[in-house]
Amino acid sequence: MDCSLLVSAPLFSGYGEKEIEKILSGINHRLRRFRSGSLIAMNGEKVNSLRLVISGITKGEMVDFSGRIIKIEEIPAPGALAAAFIFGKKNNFPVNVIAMTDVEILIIEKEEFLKLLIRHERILVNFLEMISTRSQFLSEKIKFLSFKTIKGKLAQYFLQRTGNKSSSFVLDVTQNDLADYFGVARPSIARALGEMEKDGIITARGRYITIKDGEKLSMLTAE
Amino acid sequence: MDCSLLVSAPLFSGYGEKEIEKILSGINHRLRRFRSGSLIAMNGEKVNSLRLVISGITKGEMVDFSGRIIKIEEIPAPGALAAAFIFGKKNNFPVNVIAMTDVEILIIEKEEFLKLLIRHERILVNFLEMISTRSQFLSEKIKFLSFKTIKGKLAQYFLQRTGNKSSSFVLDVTQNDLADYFGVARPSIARALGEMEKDGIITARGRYITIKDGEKLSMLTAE
DNA sequence: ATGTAATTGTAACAAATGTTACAATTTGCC
DNA sequence: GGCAAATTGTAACATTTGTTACAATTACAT
Repeated sequence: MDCSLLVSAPLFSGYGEKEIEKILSGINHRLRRFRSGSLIAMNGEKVNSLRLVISGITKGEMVDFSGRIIKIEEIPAPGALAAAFIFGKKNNFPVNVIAMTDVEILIIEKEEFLKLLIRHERILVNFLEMISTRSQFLSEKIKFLSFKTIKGKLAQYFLQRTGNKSSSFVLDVTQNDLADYFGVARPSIARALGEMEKDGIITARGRYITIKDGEKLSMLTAE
Repeated sequence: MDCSLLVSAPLFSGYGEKEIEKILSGINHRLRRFRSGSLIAMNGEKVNSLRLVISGITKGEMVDFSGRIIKIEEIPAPGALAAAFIFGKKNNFPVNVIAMTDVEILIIEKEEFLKLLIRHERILVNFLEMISTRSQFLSEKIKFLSFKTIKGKLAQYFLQRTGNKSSSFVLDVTQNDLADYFGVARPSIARALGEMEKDGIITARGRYITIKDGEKLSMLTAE
């Protein structure tokens, strides 16, 4: 098996190609190939193995109760599928996983994977970091979703960059990206920015943002 | 040290009191006591150890940019403080942790904790389950926050119980609980229920809910 | 530089939700 | 049973956000 693609996988971070080859030779694993468009895992299916995307791009799709398909997430190589579901209390895929391109998946059964974790401290730490960091990402996202007003979300977003002092910066994302991330409509972002400018809190020239009144901006994060 | 309180800790699930005692004797650890009201950990402080709440109740508080204090979460014994921050990419406490009662905290440094994980497979699996399950909980929460309408959240909530078929059930939470969980105002919950009843989708007599039209209910989860 | 696509600004109107207040009902307790 | 507290139902009105549409501006490729 070709391990050159695995050196960039977070799980094997810190190992060289030869080492990975040796490590894998010590445990059971298998490689499966999926044609573009085919089903890699089905919603509800038991998760009792680690599945690493070696090459290609996968996506998770939810089928809601009315039969509509909603794309949840894209997981390109080198990523792991449903890593939190191997050891979590719920052990079923929460989504359908579909190959968006031709895809190679490395599969290691849970028991074998445990051996790997115990034998190789570095892999253990890598895996702990992967699922912990995911958790942190989700927490962060919830923080933004919890701000009830759009101005509140924007204020939080700006203040995270600058740390409460007046300053200028350039947004590195489009209003559309922000709208998606916050779960709101794009024109609402533009309107909120406009009102914040009218209130003397910021100036916004395209993506160039200047904080004029850090105090007032902070107030918006209240509630 | 008294290990009787640890047998109910998720991390030591499956071990008896004597075993836990023996396990702990093999690694460095320490116990700290905090008076009610005192600061256990400060926002920004490095997280380089596992901290288990042995007895008492702690809370996490965020100080927002305008200086207001927001209570984030209560962690009673037997729970872990900031478990996702030991191995995650960010290694700083995201909140101030305060003792709400007199509290005992068991502290195990990261390196020692790693030894524990490697030596005792059961503890490893327990810890993986803890942080994975937390991740699942956060995902679930995001799902609800992502439904833009309150009726959508309610529909999702109901359908999760019943699985799309007409049926009756009794809510085990108050409207207030639901409102908090969804991040909306309480009267809005009541109004949404009223409108869903008016539309012939459900009947709601207090907490007794009957799904009259599973199709229409499913439709509400769209968008 | 020039044309096309992407992004941003703006407006009018609709829809959803928040806020506040209070009445009706239920629950738990004695 | 009867009381107090908690919960639920409801209404009027304010506020926020969504929706749709289009103009203005910017970014990008050729």
